[in-house]
Amino acid sequence: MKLWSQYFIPTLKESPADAEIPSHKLLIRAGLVRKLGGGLYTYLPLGLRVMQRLSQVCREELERAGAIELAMPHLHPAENWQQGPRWAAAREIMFRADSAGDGRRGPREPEYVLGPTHEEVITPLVRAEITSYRDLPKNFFQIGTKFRNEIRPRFGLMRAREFVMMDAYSFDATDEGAIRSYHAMKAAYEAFFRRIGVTAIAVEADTGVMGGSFSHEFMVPAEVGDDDVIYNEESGYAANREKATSALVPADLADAPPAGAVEEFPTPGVVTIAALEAAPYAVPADRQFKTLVYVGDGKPFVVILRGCDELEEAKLGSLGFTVFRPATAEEIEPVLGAKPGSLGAVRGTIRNPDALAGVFADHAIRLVGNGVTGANRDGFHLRHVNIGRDLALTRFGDFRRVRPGEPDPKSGAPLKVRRGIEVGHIFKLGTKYSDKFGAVYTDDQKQNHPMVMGCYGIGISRTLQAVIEQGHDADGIIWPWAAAPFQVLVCVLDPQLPEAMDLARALATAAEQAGAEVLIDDRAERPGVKFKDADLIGFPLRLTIGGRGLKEGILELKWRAQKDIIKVPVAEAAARVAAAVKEAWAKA
RNA sequence: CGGGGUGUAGCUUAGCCUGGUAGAGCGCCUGGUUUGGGACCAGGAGGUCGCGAGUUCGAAUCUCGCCGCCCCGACCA
Repeated sequence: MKLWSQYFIPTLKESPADAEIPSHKLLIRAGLVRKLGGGLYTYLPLGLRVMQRLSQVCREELERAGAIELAMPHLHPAENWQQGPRWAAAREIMFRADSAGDGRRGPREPEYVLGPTHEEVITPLVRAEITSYRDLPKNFFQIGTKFRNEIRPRFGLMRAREFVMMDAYSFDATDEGAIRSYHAMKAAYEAFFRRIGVTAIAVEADTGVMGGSFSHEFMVPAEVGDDDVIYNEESGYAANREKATSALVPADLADAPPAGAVEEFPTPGVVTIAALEAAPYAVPADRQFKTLVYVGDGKPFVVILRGCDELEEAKLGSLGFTVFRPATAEEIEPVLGAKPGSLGAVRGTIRNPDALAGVFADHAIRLVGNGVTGANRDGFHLRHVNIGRDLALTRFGDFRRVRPGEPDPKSGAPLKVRRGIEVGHIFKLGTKYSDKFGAVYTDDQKQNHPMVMGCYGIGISRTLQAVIEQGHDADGIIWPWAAAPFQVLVCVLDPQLPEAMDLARALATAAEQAGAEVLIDDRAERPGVKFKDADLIGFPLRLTIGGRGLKEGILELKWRAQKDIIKVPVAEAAARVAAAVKEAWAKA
């Protein structure tokens, strides 16, 4: 048990000016964290206690799933990353750490980086230490600080530059084994979030820079989330916006009978879909081809969508480029022959087709029969364009952004969208890293094979904030039992009375023996201050001992999540408290 | 990095437009009164007005530059 007067809980009446969302304000007001700089936070004692609780529950569930804890350095030789498969893509988010004191200034390449994640460390380790199928599968995890130079840190712990993450890495002999490991981790995640009282749903996700074959994100539904979840409750479909698809292609008009030969017509000054939709052209957006140019690994490529659709940029990841970005007008003109606004991909109109890394078309353009597209000549467009006959396509793919209301790919029911906070992510990686680092094992036929990997992350510090975002009211935080910094607060209104403090200690002991952690508010403050602080911090169970009640032989028991106050005779109090604690653990 | 905001005591802020003594609330310290939902009275400490130039007799206030922080976008646990 701890005495409040001896502890350190700096609460605030007012929200700091730089906090915007409820959970961020409460983190600071309740004395859980303080900001050092952008995206950098000190965990105060109360905040640290919550972090430790979350970490411990996470640890228990992972160990139950067979994972093994270790701890890797936070400082990585840059060499590990340079040898890995994603140096080009990952270096932007990594903090460089160059050795100090040797008199050299600013080496071209960093000597060390601060680890944003640990594939580049664990894979060489496993390569060196595990060589036989007999030693597989293995799944290693750690809980520790990660560093990412986020372009824009946001909302307190929600997106920080330094944060606490659980990261795990599985190594299997076979693809089936890797899928088993993946599902074991998915189940462990579900158990973790359930135990700490957080509603998190698994949604299909894009693999992003990680690479790999499939992936789920664990999302906490919240208005302040960074991500859009596309879902339908009935069918159970749920996917991150970056991954979401819809069953939108009822008819395939790729080879529709041409309405005529391709024909150029002047469109002076028309550089937008909307302008072509307007009079005098009157071409509906869903009959236009939108032609976008990107640069992938240094080479331009073209993406074609319906005029009415938006590109979901993350989906370009499926094309296999390490890095890509929108092309500039200067890069586009020499290759296609026109400025943006008159671009197209009709055969014969592209000035320098050999310079292109490909022409990729979204499936939905199949809905466009005789369409209109740019002529690759400024101020001109083409009509009667047929996909099969006229477009110089490399291949089709899924590149468009799904819109709410479109049919679910599973059931055809309308898709919905809601915001979510990504608190966890699991990837089936395949052999991307084991190939690169040579992590192979020998099977019982003396044959060598690359290990099949998975990687898994839970943002512990972000989860802390998600818990608050999901559990608060106008008065403050409402901690789930298993996540609370202390489960029980004994609020002593008259700490100068020895019998009040004696009773408080006795009840605290009883609660501790039942398995709770207890804080005693022994401060010489007025009752109002104590109650406000208790509600602000949100201890799940509050016992109130006052001089007035003591005379009548009663004290009060109150759950933070409930309105009513339960009066308990002092003689029964210890037993009632112990029972309440046990009941709370049973329900948690 | 692009767009928008903002920076005055530990916290929340007024003052800035229209240049002339830096003000309040909370918190803190002292004394007293109070004591079941952020008490009251009296006294007190606490400020390079983000930093640097410039304009001016005089700059928190006007001008320029820089920096920090917040919000929107791309990125992520």
